Formats: sequence, C-alpha cells, structure tokens
Amino acid sequence: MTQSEENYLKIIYHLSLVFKSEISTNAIAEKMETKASSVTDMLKKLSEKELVSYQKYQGVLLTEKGLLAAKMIVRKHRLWEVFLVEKLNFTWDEVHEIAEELEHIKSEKLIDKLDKFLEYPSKDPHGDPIPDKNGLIPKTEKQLLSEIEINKKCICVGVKDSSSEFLQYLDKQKIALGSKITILEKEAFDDSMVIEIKKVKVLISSKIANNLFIKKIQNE
Amino acid sequence: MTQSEENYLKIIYHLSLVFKSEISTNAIAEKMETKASSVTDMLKKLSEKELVSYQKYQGVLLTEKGLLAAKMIVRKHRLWEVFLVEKLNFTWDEVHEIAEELEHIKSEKLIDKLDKFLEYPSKDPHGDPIPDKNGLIPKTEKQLLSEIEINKKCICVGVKDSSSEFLQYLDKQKIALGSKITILEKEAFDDSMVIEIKKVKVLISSKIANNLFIKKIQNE
DNA sequence: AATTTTTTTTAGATAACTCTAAAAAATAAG
DNA sequence: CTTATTTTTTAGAGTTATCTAAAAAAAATT
Repeated sequence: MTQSEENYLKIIYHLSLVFKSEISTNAIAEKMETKASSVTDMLKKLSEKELVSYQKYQGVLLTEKGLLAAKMIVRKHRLWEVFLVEKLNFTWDEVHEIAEELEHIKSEKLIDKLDKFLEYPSKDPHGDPIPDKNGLIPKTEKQLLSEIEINKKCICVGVKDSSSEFLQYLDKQKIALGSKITILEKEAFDDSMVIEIKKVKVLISSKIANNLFIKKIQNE
Repeated sequence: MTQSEENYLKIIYHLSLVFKSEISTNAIAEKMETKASSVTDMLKKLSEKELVSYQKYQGVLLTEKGLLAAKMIVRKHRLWEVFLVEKLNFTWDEVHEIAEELEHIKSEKLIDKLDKFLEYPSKDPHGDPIPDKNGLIPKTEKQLLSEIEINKKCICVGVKDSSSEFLQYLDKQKIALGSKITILEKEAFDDSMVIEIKKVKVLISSKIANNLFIKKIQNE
C-alpha cells in the first residue's frame, strides 16, 4: 500500500466516524486538500483493492479490510504520538505532523515493540483512543464541555480540535488532560461560560467549550 | 529533498568512502539495484541542486553541501538503529531495513531529541560511528581481524558486512561487539585462523576475518 | 416538470522516477 | 592506431499521483 493510499484510507475512516453513511468525493477532496478528480481516481484504485466499496456518484464506504487497514494506520499514528510526548518530551501541539510521517513506516513488529515499550497506552496525548493490534478501540464516554450543566465538576479527557493553536491556547489557560474543571456560570446569549480550574476563574467561549471533551465526575 | 534523492546521496557517500575518487554511474546503479540510465537522470538532478559535482562520462563527487546532507541521513539511520536495539530490543541483524525507512523522516528537532534520549551515542549497533549534528564523525582506529598477527589479543569493535546472515553467524559463535578475541593459529594456505573467545576455540574462515573489525588491546 | 446549480466523473496533460533500446563516448585489445 | 568492448548518455515510453477543463449525473430551485 502506498503512502497516498494510506492517507486516503485514514481520511475516509475519520469522515465515516462523523457521517455514518457514504462519504462523498468532495468531502474527501476537502480534507485531503486536493481536487475531486484526484479523489475519483484514488477511489477507483482503492475499490480495485477491495479496501472501499465504491459506486459511481454514490460515494464510498470502507470494507472490513479497509476499516482494519485504516485502524492500523491510526494505531501507528497515535502510538508514535505517545512516544514523541512521553519519551522525547515533545509538547502535545508539536507531534501531529511528525506522526503523519511516522505512521507510514511499514513493520508490524516495530509497532508491537513500540506498543510494549510504551506499556500499551490506551490513549494518545490528545485523549484519543489507540486501537489495539486487532483493531479494537477502547470506548470512553466523553462529552463536550458545552453540553454540561452549571455547577457540575468534570475532568478534561480530550480535544476535538487538535490544532497547535487550540492546544497552545489550552496550555496558556493551564488546561491539560486530567485537569479538574467546575462550571460556575453559563451565559445564554453567546454560550460562553466561566469555569474554575486550579482555583482560577477562566472565561471560556463557546468555540472552546465545543472543542473540549470532558467526563463528569461521579459522586459529585 | 525526495526519498529517492536521499537514497542516491547516501549511496554516493558510502561509495566515496571506499573509492576516494569520482564515483561511476555503474557503481551507483549496482548499489541502488537500478539501471545506469536512471542513475544518469538522477545525477543531473542532484547536480542541478548542487549536491554533487557531475561531469558527463566522468562520474560524480559530493559537494560540501551534498556531503553534509549525506552525513545527516547516515546520522538519522544510525540513531534510529540504536533506538531499535537499545529501547525496543530488536537484534542487530533486524534493524537495517526499518532504519532505511526511518532515516527519511524529516524533522531536525526529532533527531536532536532522539539523540538526547539515547544519550548521544557515538556508535550504532554494528560499531559504525554516528555523525554529530554538524557532520563530525568520531574517528576510531580499527583493523580487520585478518590483518592481526598471531598471539595478539584484541576486541571486536565493528563489522564490515552487516547482512543478517553474517550477523547471525556471529551471534551463533558468540561473537559480539566488545568480545575479547585471542588469535591462536593462522593457516597460510587458506588464511583461516583459530581464535579463542570466551575460553572457546573457534575456527574462523578468511571471509569472516575479512569482515570483522577489531582493535588491538594495548599493554598486552 | 423544466431549468439551474452543484457534484462527480472523464479526458487529456504534467511531474517524478523508472525502464528498454539505441547512440555516443571512453577504455581496452589486437 | 584502428577495432572491439564496455560504459555512459539520450530518446522514448510506462507508472503513479496530481492537475485543469469539459462532460455527465445528481440535487436543488423555480
């Protein structure tokens, strides 16, 4: 499988988690930052290899085989991210691009040994789950901060947007995975909120609240 | 720089360590397992980029710029090999192919952090020196086992051939980097020798003796 | 239901890297 | 020093992945 094929598969996979039905040519083109005609060519190729089921003008779905292949790429990407942060001391906003390259290294043994070296992590530095070698993905209940009621306590478990800008903003506000957050106020007009984190009150816009995954703390 | 360009540069570099003068098109083609015509095309391209100085029919030499670029690829390759052996517990005969892929990952910061993580190793798992970030290569005096006189004691410091077959043969004979070797007998007829290693006598063919680098032990 | 707009596909072209076959240059041999 | 051999380059073609522009199909609008 070429690097390009792997990139397409991965993007189709991510899109299919959002839109449960067929993925359109244009949706793929936009994510890949390429032209629809290029996508059509690639879809034919992936279809030949039985990695996707593709009907002209109808979009694509991953086959079983394609789904597993996509999960293995995601597994590699996220394991490398853990390595970069945990072992090489990269910050969480720096690792995505490097992992985009590392995820294409072809050696199952390498990934299994890396997994062991990292002590079988279940989440990457952004809180996203790491598929195991059979493609099984650890389920975690998580909600967007924007969905939580006032006065609730919760814990930050992931980010929806993992762009450097957003991650660096979180760093600045001292919000990290594992941080405890209490919602003090909600402003209905613009959906902003005031939260308390490490004894400090912080104003959070709706855009931020819509990109931060949290888990409610039980028994509180 | 593309992966292909990097591979050519690296091979020209390795060849230029053996043949000190211009490297021929055919020599490169053989090492790259490709056709001479493909090499000619690439040499023109590398020449355009001022990575090699190339005169039609006269072979190539690396420029300063090309030499440094080649050394950086070698640096990456060898650092990744150390990582694979030291951290992921690969054996020394398994790491070459994986490092061939890893060496093309483009991030200077990654390599510097990897270097630090590995505590700035000066040699890879086969005893080859690792260029530092400026391209400086730690010099080590080493000789082939075949060049050593009878009754001398020496220490194994590297391999000339790093094919899996040779490395696995060495493993079988319990010969590793750092092993102490004493030459007990030399047979002039076929240049074979008997050595003692870990109290065991082993017959070594001339082919083996010509591919094992050793350093004489001083004061003995 | 017909028309307009959007989406998707096809057709043809380009760039990087490779190949085969033929031509040109360099080297070796008689 | 002329001829034969080897080496290297050129010319033309194939592959993969991309693009633009035009055609075809699907979806939306009047």
